[in-house]
Amino acid sequence: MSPRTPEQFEEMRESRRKQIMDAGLELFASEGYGHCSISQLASFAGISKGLMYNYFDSKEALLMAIIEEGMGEIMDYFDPDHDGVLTTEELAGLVRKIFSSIRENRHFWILYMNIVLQPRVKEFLDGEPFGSVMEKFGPMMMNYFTERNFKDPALEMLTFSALIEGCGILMVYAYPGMEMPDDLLQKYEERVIGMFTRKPNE
Amino acid sequence: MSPRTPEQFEEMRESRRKQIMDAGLELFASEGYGHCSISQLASFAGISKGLMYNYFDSKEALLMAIIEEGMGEIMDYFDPDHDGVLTTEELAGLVRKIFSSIRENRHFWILYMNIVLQPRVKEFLDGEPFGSVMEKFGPMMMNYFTERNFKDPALEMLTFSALIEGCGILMVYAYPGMEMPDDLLQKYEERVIGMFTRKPNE
Amino acid sequence: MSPRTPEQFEEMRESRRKQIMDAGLELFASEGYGHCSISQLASFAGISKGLMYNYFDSKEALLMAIIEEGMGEIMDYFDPDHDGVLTTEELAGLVRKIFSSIRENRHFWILYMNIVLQPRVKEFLDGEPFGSVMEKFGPMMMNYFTERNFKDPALEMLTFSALIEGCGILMVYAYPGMEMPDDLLQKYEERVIGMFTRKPNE
Amino acid sequence: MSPRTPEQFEEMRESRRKQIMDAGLELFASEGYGHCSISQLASFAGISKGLMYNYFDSKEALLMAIIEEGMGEIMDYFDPDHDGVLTTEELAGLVRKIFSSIRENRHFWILYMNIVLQPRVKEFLDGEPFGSVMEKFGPMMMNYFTERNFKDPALEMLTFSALIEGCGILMVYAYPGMEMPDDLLQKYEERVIGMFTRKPNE
DNA sequence: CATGAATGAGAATTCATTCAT
DNA sequence: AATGAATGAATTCTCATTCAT
Repeated sequence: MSPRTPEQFEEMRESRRKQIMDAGLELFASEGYGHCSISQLASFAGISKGLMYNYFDSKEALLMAIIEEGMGEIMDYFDPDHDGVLTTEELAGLVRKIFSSIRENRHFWILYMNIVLQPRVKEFLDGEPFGSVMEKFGPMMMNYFTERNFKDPALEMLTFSALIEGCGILMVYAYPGMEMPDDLLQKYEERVIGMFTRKPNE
Repeated sequence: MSPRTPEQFEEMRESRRKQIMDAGLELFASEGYGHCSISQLASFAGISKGLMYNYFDSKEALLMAIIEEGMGEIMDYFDPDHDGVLTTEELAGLVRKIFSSIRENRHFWILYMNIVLQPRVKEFLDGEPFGSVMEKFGPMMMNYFTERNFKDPALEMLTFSALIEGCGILMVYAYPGMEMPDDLLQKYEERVIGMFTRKPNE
Repeated sequence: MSPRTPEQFEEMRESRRKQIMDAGLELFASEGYGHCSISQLASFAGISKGLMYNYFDSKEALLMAIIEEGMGEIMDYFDPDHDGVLTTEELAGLVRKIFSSIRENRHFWILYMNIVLQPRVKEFLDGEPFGSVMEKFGPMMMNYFTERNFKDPALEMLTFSALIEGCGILMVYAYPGMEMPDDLLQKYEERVIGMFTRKPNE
Repeated sequence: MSPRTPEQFEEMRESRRKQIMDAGLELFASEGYGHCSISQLASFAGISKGLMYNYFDSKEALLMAIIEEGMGEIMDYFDPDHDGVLTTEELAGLVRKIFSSIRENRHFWILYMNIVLQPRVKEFLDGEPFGSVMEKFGPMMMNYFTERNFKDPALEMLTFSALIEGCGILMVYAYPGMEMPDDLLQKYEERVIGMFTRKPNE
């Protein structure tokens, strides 16, 4: 009989995995993925160099796992009830969700903004499951704006997206004089919601 | 052979320098700064590895030079007549300038978006000369919105900045269904200008 | 639970040991000793990594144990009655034994051929008990050929050895068009025996 | 103008390449491929660790290059005039060539015998160009023995091959009392030639 | 006895940078 | 100015071995 049960091992692994991912998130976000060595990561996470490879195939695999976890939560909000139709409430919910996520997981967003454009990561995000979610989201938004008589749905969609992404960037790299206190962010959030919510055909 | 004049030398150096920077811009933007080796860069630029060091102190110095050149042009538009006051026309001009730059120098913007958030580069950009320009720009904008009776100048400034930065990111990393034809971009530009231009105290 | 008797324990240990050695033999032979990790071996043997170290001091010790076991049987045939004299029947028996061993333990011979030449293993094989057996075998063969009026005993011995070793290699690494069906091998065996068996002083 | 011409560079590269391969051959043969690190190799070759990678893609690529070079010479002798027919003189020449190669390039043969059986190397040798040469050789030999009325061509071919390969192994790993002075080897060579050369249909 | 998480020394490999020519 | 061979520190990754349970 093994003195530790398989369940115990599984638990250990899960918590270690989380510990490594948390450390990776914080370190990659603050130092930049490219500037962090596995040595640094290991000592920051309080583990040995080799152990990371017990949990992730490579440094890049760790990064992807971090991104995957961070995106997962958000992705659910892009079509909450999976009916392929976006309601006014769902849009507002999405915006609120994104902003609360930005506020609460600043590290993740820094990391996300830092690396999302890098070739390998983009490829990863364009693949399953994120890519397929985003593919459905475009038409859903177009539909949303069309039904509500917005004059130029494509323009609304671009504006909406830019307001979200742009704020993400500014959270991360606020230029001098451009700090973002919580109440300002709150007002920004409401403004964005206000700009794009109408009842259908209103 | 007639010996070359100092002016000819200077010209040659300048054109070589430009050749290297152009290659660096394209390569860094498409492959990612961290994934490009000097070897790659040299062969892409059609020069020897050693020659790069004749023109730039290091790989990072080359990156900074590329960023500096790309930003320089824009920076001039942040306070065109250097009087510390932003007029309605200047704001519109700034927006147009930024968007035309995005359209025309897509490579630069990819690179810019890719690396602007990385710790070392941010430090660089916060220094001279960009930092000092941006330091003046914040107050100028606050002033601009205040004078024109915008209810919440800080919110306007955030919205304005987000619309610019967000569009930049979307140009570079359009998610599926989010392509950006030129006429759409044109309308977006006009919308942004329309949102923030009023006569003072109007 | 009834406590196990020491004999039962011994039996269990012995069967585990064999299980590990069998797995090692097959895996080392097919993948190459250097390319197999203990992890692979453990999972192939259906045991945990740690358990191997309960039975063998190291990966190399396991290899040596495998070789030792494989050689042991053959070694007995190099001087069956331990009288230091090789009879015609004993030589024929030796050849038959070697060939039947090659046929039956192809894995072992692959492994043997793969590693016998590697410095560390050679050293091991030159030590006890194999080295001392082989040291006696050389003079015994010289004697054998001399007594039977072979013109050049050293040449016979070389030829004999080469025919054995060479066939071993060809069994393992038959080059294209050089396959070895059982009946061919049978004839080869008889030919080798025929070439070197004569009555003494005949 | 480059102060070193491309030809000079090419020369330098060629001689360095040879230097590295020579060092690799000697070291791999004496220590075993698996036991040699690139560090060891570099210091043995008198170069820096990194330089090897300027000439070979990997440690394995170096090994393959060494094998390829060593085999190349011999391969030419397997069908000297490329007419697909083996004459008596050609067979004798092949044997002499192989034995002189064994005598002169003992390092290579040690290495060859050491690694030829390892999965990756076997794969390599089964590929172009060696595999295709060997594929032609089998039928050529069968033909050779058939035309000369050897009773069992396949058996002759096996015997012939075993005598060659077996001697190769014994050269490399002579067991105690089985040393191989040059004159013995000479006689062995003649014996092998004698066993297999007859005029056609004789 | 048995497990597999954890270690860490050491391996292969990369690549910015230098330098002789 | 120009070349590319050469360097070596740093990096990623492997894996035999240990050990708490």
